[in-house]
Amino acid sequence: MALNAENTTAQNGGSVANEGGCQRFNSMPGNGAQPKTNYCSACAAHKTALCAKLSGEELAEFGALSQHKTFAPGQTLFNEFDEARYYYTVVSGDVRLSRMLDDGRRQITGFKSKGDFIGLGTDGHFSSDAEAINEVVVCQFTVSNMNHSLENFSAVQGRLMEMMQHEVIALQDHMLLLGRKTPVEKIANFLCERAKKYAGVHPEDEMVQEVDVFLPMSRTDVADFLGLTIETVSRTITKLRKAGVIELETAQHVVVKDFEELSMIADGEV
Amino acid sequence: MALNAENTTAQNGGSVANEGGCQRFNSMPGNGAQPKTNYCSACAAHKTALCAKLSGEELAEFGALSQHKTFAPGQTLFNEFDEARYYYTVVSGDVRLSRMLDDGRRQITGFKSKGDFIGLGTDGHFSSDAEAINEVVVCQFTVSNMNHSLENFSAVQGRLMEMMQHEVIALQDHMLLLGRKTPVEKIANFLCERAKKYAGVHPEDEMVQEVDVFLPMSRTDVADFLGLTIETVSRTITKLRKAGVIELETAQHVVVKDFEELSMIADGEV
DNA sequence: CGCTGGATTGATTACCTTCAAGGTTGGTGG
DNA sequence: CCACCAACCTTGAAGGTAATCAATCCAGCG
Repeated sequence: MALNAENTTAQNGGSVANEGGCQRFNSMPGNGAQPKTNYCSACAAHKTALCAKLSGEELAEFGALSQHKTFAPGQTLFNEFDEARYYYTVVSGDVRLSRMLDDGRRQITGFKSKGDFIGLGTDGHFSSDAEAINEVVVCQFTVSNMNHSLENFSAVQGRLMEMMQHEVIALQDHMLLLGRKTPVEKIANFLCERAKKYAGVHPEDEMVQEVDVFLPMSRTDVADFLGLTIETVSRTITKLRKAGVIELETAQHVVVKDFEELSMIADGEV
Repeated sequence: MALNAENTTAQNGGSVANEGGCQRFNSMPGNGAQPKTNYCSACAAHKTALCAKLSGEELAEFGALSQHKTFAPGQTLFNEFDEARYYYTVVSGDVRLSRMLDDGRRQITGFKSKGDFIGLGTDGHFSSDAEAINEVVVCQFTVSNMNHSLENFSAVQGRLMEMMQHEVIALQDHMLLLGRKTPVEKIANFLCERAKKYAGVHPEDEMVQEVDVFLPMSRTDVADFLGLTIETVSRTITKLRKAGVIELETAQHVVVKDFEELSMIADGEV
């Protein structure tokens, strides 16, 4: 597959990050290729992304090798076994990574959002499916550009190493959850993690009580993430609700009434 | 903790790998520190280890920064949350990595053996417990030596990256197993993986029929690896035995009678 | 307003866990 | 050589829990 340059109207001109040639991809699924609209340093994902430790000229050079791209809800970024041509950093939106058995059973291996890197467990070919849950913007680099950056920017390489370590730890955590936790513990854990990651809850904070947690994914996704059925997910959420630990604003909007309690349940310290 | 030089009788003199000062560690659990007995290139683990891509002087230099150490069956290499001072390559024997809940529930996140690296999901502190299943010899490096090698030997760094990628893929595979596979599929999968890794079975081989699989770990370990109870493990093995897919020479020695069939079961293609 | 997809709730079943009892193996010592 | 013991594995019976099957509810939308 070749990269083919194409003219589009720039959404925002004069960006340093776009110097060095802003190529477009056209023949891909999710073909909403678009120039980056501002400096990488202003990118919503930058602070925690692969490029987090880069700044100034290095960041500009790195940015010139990448480009933003949009995927519609439900759209596929790539499938398992596809040859890995690109890696991605999520700029906005939510992506689910999953793996399937022939008969349709599915395990979601992770949800990726702003700042997260996609392409870690990749050895020439992708090891999972990747789909956009809602509208997703990613920052995309070709594998060769990625390798170039790894060789030339030790800060990128260092950050990648960090991210892989955290990924391994997260996967181990999730193995413990899948193999040994009860449905309540699984749901509680899931909500806690979301609260910590997206609602800025820090466990050491005293008096953390009421937290809004938004779930962009469907109950089916939650079930396939936690190794449960959709019915069990629903029933378990109801159980937590009736216990007063959470409330449901809508199905996707959970209000955690007692984070401390939820956290205890999540860790099996009932 | 300081590295303290100490005299011991060399088991084998004149090794290039021992040049540059063969320091000993003394005050650690599993204190059977010992000089490496031969060139790294002759090490049983070398071909697939972190140092696989090194040779000649580089290998010698790398080897000088490491040393072998022996652990008795059941002995702890380290515990979760311990400050990570060392990384390890398994030279011989089997190590289990596990994670526990407060009430004793345990999930084994992996079995490590010859050539495997221990310390991947480590961010300053270890993310799991590590225990020797049988007598284990490891090649141990301090974190700082490891970092030194990563900076100076791109071959080491490249190999580490490969190993992390494979680790992530293996963990994802195992998540699918834990979350979505039935007990029979789990056991079949486990035996297949063992056959492929330790009995040299390559799936593409035609006529692979009878394979010896040795299980150094207990049924409890298998259960905690697969997210089952020990009884279910036992019953499921019995089921496969009665179906003629495997035979039991002893509890630890399984003879796979029909690898093809076992493999199908493992993948849910019943 | 009715339709549709997703979420919840209900009833039943199957399977795995739990609790409990044998069986086997390997090591020790008389 | 055999008895004894401990650890581990296997097998059995009973019970509980989550899966399955099925119906209802709800929100968004044409």
